[in-house]
Amino acid sequence: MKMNEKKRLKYIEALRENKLLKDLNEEKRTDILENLEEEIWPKNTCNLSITKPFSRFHFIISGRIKVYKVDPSTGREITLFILKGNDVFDIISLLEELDHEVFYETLDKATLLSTPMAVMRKWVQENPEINKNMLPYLGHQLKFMEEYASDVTMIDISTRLAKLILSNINSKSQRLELINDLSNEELANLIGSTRAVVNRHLQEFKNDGILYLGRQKVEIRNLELLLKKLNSPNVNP
Amino acid sequence: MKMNEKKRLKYIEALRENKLLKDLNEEKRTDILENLEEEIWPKNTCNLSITKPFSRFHFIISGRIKVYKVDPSTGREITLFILKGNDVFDIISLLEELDHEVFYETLDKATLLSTPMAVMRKWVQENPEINKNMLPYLGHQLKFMEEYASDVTMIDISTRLAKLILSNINSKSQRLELINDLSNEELANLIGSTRAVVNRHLQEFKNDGILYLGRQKVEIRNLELLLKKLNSPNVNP
DNA sequence: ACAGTTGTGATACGTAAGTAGTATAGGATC
DNA sequence: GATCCTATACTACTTACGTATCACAACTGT
Repeated sequence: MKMNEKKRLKYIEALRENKLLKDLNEEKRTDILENLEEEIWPKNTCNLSITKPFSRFHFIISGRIKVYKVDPSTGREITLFILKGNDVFDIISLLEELDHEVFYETLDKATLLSTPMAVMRKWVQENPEINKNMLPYLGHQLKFMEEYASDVTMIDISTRLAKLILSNINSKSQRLELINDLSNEELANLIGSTRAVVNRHLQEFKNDGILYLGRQKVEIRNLELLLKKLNSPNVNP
Repeated sequence: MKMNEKKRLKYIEALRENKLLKDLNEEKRTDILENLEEEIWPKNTCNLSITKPFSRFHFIISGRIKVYKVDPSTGREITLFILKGNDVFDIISLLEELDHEVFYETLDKATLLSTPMAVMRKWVQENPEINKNMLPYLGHQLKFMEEYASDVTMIDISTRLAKLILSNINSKSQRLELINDLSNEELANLIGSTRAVVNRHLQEFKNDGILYLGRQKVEIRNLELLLKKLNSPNVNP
């Protein structure tokens, strides 16, 4: 990759924390960076060409990218993951020749480094450290999806919404992060529901004094009451 | 493991096809077998002691084992996977110290070979082939769960039931397998629903001439009509 | 043959969630 | 500040699903 020294340093530093590359030695990582190409994706775009959607492997430097599926008949979307800095995609396409029928779309302007799948496969073969890091990475995703599936089948939307919010609170700042500036629509996609229904429950939370709602803004007003929503699903007069 | 020669041969042969061990050389596999312990689990039992549920890693030789979650408040179950011969569990417990809060229960009498987690971890470290096989294994599970989650949120139960049946047809024999002898209850758990609702749709399929229903038996009568259920979800007079 | 258990078939009912439609408010652009 | 656009707020309607319940059939074990 041709770039100025400042950028190079920035990316080297970023890759040092990357979930797959973190255990490589500095030299290997620098080698790898040489063969990565910078990609800047604007906000709210899907930048994977339809013809060869997964021909490149991506390392996320900054910005959020949602991974989602669409039901072609209804147009409904379900967001599987929100990827952010230090994440990568797509591991499944990396593993199998099978295509992974999911979509990717930026929630922010995003910076990525990418390389052809074949090159990434070679790196994985040559560097067992990468392989080793993939397992816990996939394991976490699997566990997350297992809980996702069981939540969707077993618990109501009010509770799922409360869970979603609670699981995105930064333990230090006690404030909502990652999903605090999403539209009702995006929040709905995250818990497998629809905009109108999520809004219904958000209003309920607001009236209970649990949340402050703004335009693409959610803030927590009363954490204790929010926690109670987890235990008593349907106790709303 | 102490056993007679006949059993040893049987297990060696089984492990040769195991999804994690298949790429090892014969000698390594024999070494491993020496340190495996035979476990026979009766039908419909959960044989993991509550105190140390995931302290051992298991290779399945024969029999089906369902992996499921339970909602403690309602008692509802959701079956995540049905594991069978050549499968293993639990990879997630193997990877992380975190516990994987799922349950395991046999659907048949099952034969397993097991070893302490720590031993399995050592084998994985020593044999990169095992590590390499874990990735596609986890990848498949992840993909399966992604589709599971999106199906549950987007499509109705009639269609999900049709999908479940269709995806378990043996392409050679054209007959239903793996799930053909399950109760309505177990079928419901597989698509995230309840016995009564699944029965309602099974009856509908039966009346349409699509299925033959017996006690813990489902057979396909008309494959074409079943396929139509995928496309036209709600066209039932 | 008996009792006991488990699985199925079928009805009736309540409800959370999806859908549609409209009105209002907040930001952006010019 | 006028216009446009998007996000939110709120109401009204529909329905598939879940729950409860009962009757009966099929299998199990003694």
